Amino acid sequence: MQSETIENYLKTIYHLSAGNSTIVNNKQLADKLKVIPATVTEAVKKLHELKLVIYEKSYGTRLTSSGSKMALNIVRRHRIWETYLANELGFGWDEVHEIAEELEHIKNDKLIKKLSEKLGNPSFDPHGDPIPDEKGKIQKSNFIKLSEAKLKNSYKIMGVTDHSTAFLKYLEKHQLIIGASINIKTIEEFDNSITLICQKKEVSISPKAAESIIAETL
Amino acid sequence: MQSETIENYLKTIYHLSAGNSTIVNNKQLADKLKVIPATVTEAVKKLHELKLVIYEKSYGTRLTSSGSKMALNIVRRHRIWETYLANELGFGWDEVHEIAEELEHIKNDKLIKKLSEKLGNPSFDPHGDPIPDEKGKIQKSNFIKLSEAKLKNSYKIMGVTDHSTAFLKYLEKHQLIIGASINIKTIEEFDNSITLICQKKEVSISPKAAESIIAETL
DNA sequence: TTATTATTTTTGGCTAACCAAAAAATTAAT
DNA sequence: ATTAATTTTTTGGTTAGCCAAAAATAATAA
Repeated sequence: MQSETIENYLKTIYHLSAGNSTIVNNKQLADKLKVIPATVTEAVKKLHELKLVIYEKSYGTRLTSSGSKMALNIVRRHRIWETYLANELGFGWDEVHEIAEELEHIKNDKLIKKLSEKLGNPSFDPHGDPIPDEKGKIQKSNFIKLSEAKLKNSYKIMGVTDHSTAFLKYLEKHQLIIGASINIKTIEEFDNSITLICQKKEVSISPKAAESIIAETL
Repeated sequence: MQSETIENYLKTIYHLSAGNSTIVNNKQLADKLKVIPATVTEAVKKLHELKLVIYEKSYGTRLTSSGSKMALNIVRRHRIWETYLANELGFGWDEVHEIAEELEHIKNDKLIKKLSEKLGNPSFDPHGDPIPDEKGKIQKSNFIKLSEAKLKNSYKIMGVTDHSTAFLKYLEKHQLIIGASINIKTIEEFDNSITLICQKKEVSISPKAAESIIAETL
């Protein structure tokens, strides 16, 4: 098996199993990897041979510890590159994912180390997603996208992932300031729009906006 | 044909034909690409179909103008990355080639543009090799490696490609200072060692040293 | 529990890129 | 101009990664 193929499978399994080695099935993988399930069957068999996953016929697949280690490393490379592209080269956050999908496959530990150092060895990318360290250790954060916020909880607005002027104007208009504390009042059932209290005022924001706001759980 | 395969063939043909569309033969290509000649035969036929090269049976292959354009672009990407790795990330000049071999295949014009800008849009890499611009135009330089120097000619020492302390000490000992003007007195037939006049003193240097010194033709 | 639906696996087939060995063509040497 | 050496091409075969369609299995609903 080609190393890039392996990496793409492991990474996808990792994401689908949400880090906690939940079993993933072939259809999920096929959808994400844009291949048909038959192809996945073949692949996971080979990955099982390589002891990177445990594949049980007609049941599902999960990462072994060495598969997980490898997946974590790919995630690290991906997020370091994304952060680098955004912070050092001035790419928009919407552009970096696609480029990082390619860059993540360049396996040169020293390169990732240098990039990481230049960035100050961050533990989180601008999305708020954690960057695994060299050993694969993930620092768990209390950062979330506002779209994942829970009713009644309090948060502090920490940043945004959309830097368009349109969005920044939107925030200004609604008086959503970075650093402000907020409390979730309602989450609409039918469209997931959120009503929150910010600086004593009640503000309602769209799900799209909530998706672009990073907040810290208080 | 896979784009990476195409790129590797075009780049290799470009280098072997020294930029001036000299005909290259299959064995040369096979050697450089680490495949057997039969594989090259197959490949150049396909590249001919794609109108990227002109392949004449049992005779040889040369780039078409669109093939050449593509090759120049790959060379550009390679050298931009090399320069970036060396100048911005602090890699040694001996390390960058290998990494750039992978990075050069990431096709994202904006990425190369940003890297180039950050470097001040250089026309030459630290080797003294020219970096083609976006349109493929190459600025021809009067920089050479001292190992390519010609008898009786005068040069100015512009830099080195080996930054080891051992080499820098060697230069110091022989009083070869950056910026100094030199004149080539003799080039030994049997071992290519060079005797030159520098600051009125006669200095003899090894071919290995000459390989690491960049000089400007005066 | 049987039928229906969905998922998974098997089977047969394809293409790209490679190699080994044989055959053909070219080039060099006597 | 023949022979010898080299290079090139052809032929047959391999592996990785993919797909389509059929068969097997599992899950869901009636």
